Formats: sequence, structure tokens, C-alpha cells
Amino acid sequence: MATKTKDQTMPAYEAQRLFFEIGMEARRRIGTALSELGLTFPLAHALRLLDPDRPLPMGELAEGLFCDASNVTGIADRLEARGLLVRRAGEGDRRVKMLALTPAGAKLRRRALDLMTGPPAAIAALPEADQRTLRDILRRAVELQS
Amino acid sequence: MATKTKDQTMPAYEAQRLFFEIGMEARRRIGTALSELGLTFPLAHALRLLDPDRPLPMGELAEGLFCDASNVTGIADRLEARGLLVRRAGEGDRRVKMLALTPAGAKLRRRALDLMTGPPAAIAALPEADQRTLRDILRRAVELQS
DNA sequence: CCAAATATTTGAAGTTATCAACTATCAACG
DNA sequence: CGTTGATAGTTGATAACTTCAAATATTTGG
Repeated sequence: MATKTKDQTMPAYEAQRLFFEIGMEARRRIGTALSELGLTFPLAHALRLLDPDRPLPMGELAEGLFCDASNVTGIADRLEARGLLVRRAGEGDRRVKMLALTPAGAKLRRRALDLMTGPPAAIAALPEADQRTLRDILRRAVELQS
Repeated sequence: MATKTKDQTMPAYEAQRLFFEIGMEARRRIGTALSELGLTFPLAHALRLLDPDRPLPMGELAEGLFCDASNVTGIADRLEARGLLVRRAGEGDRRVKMLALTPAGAKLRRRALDLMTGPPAAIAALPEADQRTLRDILRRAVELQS
């Protein structure tokens, strides 16, 4: 009978490899497009997490970015220097500073989001039936991992 | 009749969004695992592109990493300092330097590759039929984009 | 009130990135 | 030949990103 050694030809492995490849390509493409907006990945991810209608404490942004709080200081500095957000005192607790997008920030965020989640790369080329199937499978994958 | 505004509920868009989400999660997971090997993404990608059996000119590594040649100098420096590769003179053309993995480099490369393409994340949790379908669709996506 | 905990900032150090300038080598043409 | 121009790699400057440790300001709880 078959030994339990997971040989690398199993569908999961090839799927993962393809996933990796497509992801790398997408990352390159998005990175190039972002740099044309004057954005880097960290700045773009910060914008992504900043809801234009709901200021976010810096600490929560650090959580969302999975990075040290001290890192967020610099990121907020750069975004603030470009007029994309303002630091506001937290109500009730003057230790916290809320990051609030300016109109310019909200506008740039919209453009960055469109780049990041918008025009599908390899996926757009697929026939619609495949797109639907892919969506369904990825939905299941996301549910299962959580 | 339907206006041609691509509404964001089309399967391609949601599939792309899910793809993005799964990719981000995978990147975090892999980044953490790589750091336990003392590797960063650039170093790991460099290792990935270095075939243990075929030394690579530094310029070609720069192409593969989509970065400036001067960047590769530093990356090669760090890998060389750790005994993972050696610079060898190119045969015939003494301008080029070939990067050749040492046995230690080849060993660490294997471990990094296993992390990067190995244990599938969300995908492993899927039923095998889904994995097969996913693989087939991603294959088509890769073919179509090239 | 005082001590401990929390939110943010600062400073040091290392990695990554790009650009421009430099060195060394090669290739080719007259 | 020998100069001229291209090519491979390095170096130095500058900037962003990252983490850690230390400092500051504020809050919370005993």
C-alpha cells in the first residue's frame, strides 16, 4: 500500500506552488502600480486599514500591520507629512492618538485599494465558470482555515 | 440591459479578494518561519533562485529578483558571510562572478523552499476534490497570463 | 498619592532598495 | 595594436522599513 510520504505531486502541493507563483507576479505588478502613486507596501497597507469614516488608534494599526508599535510612528509620520492623515487626540484617553484620513488620504486610499483588490491579474483571463468555481473553493479555504 | 460598469461582486473580483487575503496570510506565516531560519524574504528568494548544481551570474540573480544589480552585491555579501555561497570567477569572462551554493547553502535552501512552497496553508484544509479543481484552474490561469 | 500598566515616541542598529559614480574587463573597429 | 564603448560588479549616498530598548506621558488601581 501507499506509504504516507507526502509526495510533492499531490494536488495540494501543485496548487500551492501555482498559488505562490501567481501571488509573486501579482505582488510585483501591484508594487509597481503603487510606486506610481508614491506608495510603498507598508504605506498602502496602512491606508487599507484606515477606514475614512472611523479614525484608528495607532496601536490598532500596529496590530493590523503585524508590526511593532514604534514602526507605526514612522509610517504615520510619512502619511501625515503628505497630508493624507492627521493625528487626533483620543477622547477620554489622551495617551492614544487616533489616525484620521484626510479627504486626500481617502481619495488615495480608494485608488490603492482598487489596485490591490481590483483588476484581477491571471484570474481575469479565466473563463467565468472557472472564476466562479475558484471563488467558491477559495471561500471554503478561507472558512476552513479560520 | 446591463451597464458595463464592472461591479465588484463579479466572481473574478471576489476571487481576487480572497486570493489576496489568503496570500497575505501565507506571507505572514512564511515570513515568520523564514525568520526562524535567520532568513528574510530577499535572502530566501535569492536562495530559491540559486540552483545548487548550477552557479548563477550575479546579474541573472538581479533579473530574477527584479532588483538593481547593486542590491545583489549586498545580498550576496550576507549569504557569503554566512557561508551559504561563494563567489567564483566566471569562466571566459572575468567580469562576471558566479554565485555557487555551498553544501550548507543547499541545505538551508531546501528548508526554505519547503517552507515557501511546501506545507499548504488554507489549501491543505480543503477536500482533495477541491484541491484538484483548484490546481486545474490555477494551471489554466498561469497559462493564460503568459 | 503611588505603583504598575499602557500608548506613543525616540534612538540605535541592521536589511533592503535605488541611483550615480567608479573599477575592471571585454569586444570591436580602425 | 589601441582607443572607444559596452558590460559586470562594487561603492557610497540616501531613504524606507524593521525591531529592540529606553524614555515620556498618561491612566488605572490599590
